[in-house]
Amino acid sequence: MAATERPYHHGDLRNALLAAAIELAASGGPDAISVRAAARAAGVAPSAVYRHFDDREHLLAAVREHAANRLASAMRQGAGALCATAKAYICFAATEPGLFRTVSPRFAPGHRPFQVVDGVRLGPAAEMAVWSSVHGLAVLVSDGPLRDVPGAVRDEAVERMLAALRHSIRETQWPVSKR
Amino acid sequence: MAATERPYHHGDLRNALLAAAIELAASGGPDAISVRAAARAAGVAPSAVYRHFDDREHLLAAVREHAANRLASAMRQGAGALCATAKAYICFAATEPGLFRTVSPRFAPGHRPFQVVDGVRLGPAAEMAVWSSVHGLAVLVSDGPLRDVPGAVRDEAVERMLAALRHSIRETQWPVSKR
DNA sequence: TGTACATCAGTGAACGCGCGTTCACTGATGTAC
DNA sequence: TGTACATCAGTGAACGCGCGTTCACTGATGTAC
Repeated sequence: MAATERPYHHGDLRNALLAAAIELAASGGPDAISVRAAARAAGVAPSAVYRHFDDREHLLAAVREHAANRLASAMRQGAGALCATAKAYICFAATEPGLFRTVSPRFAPGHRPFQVVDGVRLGPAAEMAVWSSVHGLAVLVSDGPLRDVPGAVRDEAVERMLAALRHSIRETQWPVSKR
Repeated sequence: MAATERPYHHGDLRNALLAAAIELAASGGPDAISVRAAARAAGVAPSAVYRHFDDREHLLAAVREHAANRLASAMRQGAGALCATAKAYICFAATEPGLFRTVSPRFAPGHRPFQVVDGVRLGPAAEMAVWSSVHGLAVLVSDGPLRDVPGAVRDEAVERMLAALRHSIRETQWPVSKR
């Protein structure tokens, strides 16, 4: 059988649909994911999608999971070092804004990327401060008003911001507030 | 004429539509703004909208402007003090997540809420670090995974984060990178 | 090894939805004489 | 003060669009005998 004239059975449609949906999210964010567009991209009838995903929401969830894995694995390269991990986070946001927008408002519950930093388990306020700082920079450079800031300024900002936080955390222990 | 049986001419339809659109954005974010929904809420035919707004995009822009003004005026109460301004920013995001999501990815070009802090004009990297930190916290508590963090922890995080940045900025001047 | 048949993974037509936008229209208002 | 008429701000029907989802169907595959 000639492999070029697509057979009736796709063989790997689930993955093809997922790849198509990831592509859609990458270029247009989560709202760009649609059952019909994914089917179109995979060269298949819209109804075929329902053999592999319950509904649009499940397709979206699969994309979100993929994006979360990509981000997590990039951060893992940083091996727990704050600066490297943070830069990986920001780099992902800058180079994959669509995927970042897909995953970031819906991180899995319990997902805590900066719970342990430089080998130290942070207190809640410190953890929050670190995550916020990094996340804010990621958002502003990927989606937002700092899209066009020169790379040098961005790097300068990351490094100084993290240095300030690290210094402050080491100095004062950032105790949990009992207020 | 009885004021209760709505007359043919609305009288203040532009404002009514804008208010309706603001309401839509407040409860569902920017994507919830639609010409038809705004018209419906104002009790008017969809086509009437076009007497007052060129198209959906202009309606959205008007909402964005309103939200930007609300945010700016809240921040102005802080009178240039970093902590108060930052808290106003975060408070707006937490109490009006829909409006915050409407305005934040599309701040007017040149909008720089943290250019001057505590009476000092910041360098680009310092400005970016401050904005990022505050914005990140705002996003994470309004949209994101830190939605349910207790208020005390949130406040603790803001204050310590800002203290760390302020200290670092004062100590080292945060020069512009020439790298 | 060959054949009947169950199962699987697609098709394609159709449904109802809400949307943005256009268009010819009409009721109300206000202005000029 | 009264009336003709231009202008304004609405109506309502219609257009085409893409969407999610369902349904009866059919072609391909693989398994049991």
